[in-house]
Amino acid sequence: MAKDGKKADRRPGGRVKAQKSVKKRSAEVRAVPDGPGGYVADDRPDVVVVVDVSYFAVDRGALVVLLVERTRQPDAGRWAVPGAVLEPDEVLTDAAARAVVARAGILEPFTRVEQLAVFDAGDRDPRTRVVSTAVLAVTSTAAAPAGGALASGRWWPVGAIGTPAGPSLAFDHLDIVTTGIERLRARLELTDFATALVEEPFTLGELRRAYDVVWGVELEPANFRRKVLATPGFVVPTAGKRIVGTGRPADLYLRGGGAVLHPPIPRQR
Amino acid sequence: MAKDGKKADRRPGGRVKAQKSVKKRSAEVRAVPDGPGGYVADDRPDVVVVVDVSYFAVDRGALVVLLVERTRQPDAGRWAVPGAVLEPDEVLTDAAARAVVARAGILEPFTRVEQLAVFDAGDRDPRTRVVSTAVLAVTSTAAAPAGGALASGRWWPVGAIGTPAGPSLAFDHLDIVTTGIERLRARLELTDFATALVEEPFTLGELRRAYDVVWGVELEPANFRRKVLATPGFVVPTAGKRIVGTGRPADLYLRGGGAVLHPPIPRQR
DNA sequence: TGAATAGTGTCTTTCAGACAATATGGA
DNA sequence: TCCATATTGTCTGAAAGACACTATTCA
Repeated sequence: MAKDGKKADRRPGGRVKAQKSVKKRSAEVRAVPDGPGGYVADDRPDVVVVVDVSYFAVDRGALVVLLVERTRQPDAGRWAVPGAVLEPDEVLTDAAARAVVARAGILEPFTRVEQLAVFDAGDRDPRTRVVSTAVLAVTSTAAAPAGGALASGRWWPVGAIGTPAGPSLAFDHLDIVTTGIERLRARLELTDFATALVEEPFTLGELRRAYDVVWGVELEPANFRRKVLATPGFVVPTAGKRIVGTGRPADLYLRGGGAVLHPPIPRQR
Repeated sequence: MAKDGKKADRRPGGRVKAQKSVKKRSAEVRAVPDGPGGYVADDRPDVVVVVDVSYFAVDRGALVVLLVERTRQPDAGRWAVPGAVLEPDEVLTDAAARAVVARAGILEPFTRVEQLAVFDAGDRDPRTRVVSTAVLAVTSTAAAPAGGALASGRWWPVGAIGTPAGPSLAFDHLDIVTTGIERLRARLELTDFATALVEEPFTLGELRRAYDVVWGVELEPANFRRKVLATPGFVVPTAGKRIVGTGRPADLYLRGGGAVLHPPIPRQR
């Protein structure tokens, strides 16, 4: 069903270039941009689309988020999530990856990425109208940013945000980070998102500690194990075992194909 | 979600790239739009932001979606969800309301509206790069579109989509509608979204039938009642009663302030 | 009176949560 | 040996689901 729809909209239509003398049409006509002259360059509203990345990892027992220190006005000295203006020939996830590499110096790709929310307040950037399509991304390795002029990225513990020792966030990026954290917590409840936070192969103890860090709880190991193993497609067992420090060696697993948790892993009641 | 992954694989062809303005800077500089000259008119990528509305109601026992017949190319004769180009001075929900009024002739406001997803495939509109920020909206009254030249809207049963008697959808709007339906189903599970589908005051039978229609199931009246009344903030009791046809008069309720269902109303197992 | 819907009571199954018990490594 | 972690076993309480039963109206 969805396949047909996508196929249907792939047509080799030629774009009609604009030769409008009038700079802008009325809002009413704008609402019906069907004509041959629709969407032409001189007729576009002044809206800029950027992609902002709410990028998380687990590092030494803490949930961390990738922020970039701003060096120019406005909001110089404050910290922002990596962002980039969307190019006409790229999709959101590509722009998100580009933003993380170019602005924060992070070279590793996301383990997982998905849409987060659109931030559309009219005054969120003082320069012009900027609509931000934020994405939620996670990695299994909170790698240090590579060197270079643009490598001003840093992983901040989310617990430090809002404290005197923590970063001061630019624009509405505190909102973006907060929304990302809450979505991340919800995704752990309903999907196998947590597997993207640990390196393969992983033990169920490592996976459980990812839940502990993101949710700020301590899940019961026995019940967690039963729940994960009872969910088809959550993890794939391997033959290996690993000795972390002390204690009995743990079985090693790989990420499953992508599971929907039915019923979910419960959080709070 | 998985949707994003699929979309990321679809690279736009060279057609879009060939339309780039010669005035544009490199992607690397674009990634750091901090300078005083950032976001100026001559430096903006050719990306148009539209708002598309996945707008649902329950009408005579069926879930219906509001579609508009296209009268111009491309995709003339096919049906699309109401959409509008985002104006620089409005937020998404305002543009969504404007689209429904101007394009479909629907005058009643949404009972509830929230963000749905961003559709960002590079070739989703043959004319130019269009990024669609889709919203999910519902109403309690599937009112007939008002007359007028622009009132080409029609409520289609979602069950008719994909059948010979149903509408053929333009662009990737089948994807937008499908995503909206699935999100609506999920929202009924976790929130009090269903109360927005019924007119106040309502009986628990009417509320339950909204679940039945959206989910395509028949919930057990006794268990449903217990569940709803046990969830704080879901519905507010009133003193009134109503006799629908035959049968015992039912208590009337109003919408609660907006509840998060913990635990949710279960769907499928 | 019978049909239809609303509302109450209760039983069974399932599952989360707690916790005891065992397994297996390192210090 | 003790200690720490993994893994298995078992019990309990809460909630979903099924269904019998009562209540109240209209035809």
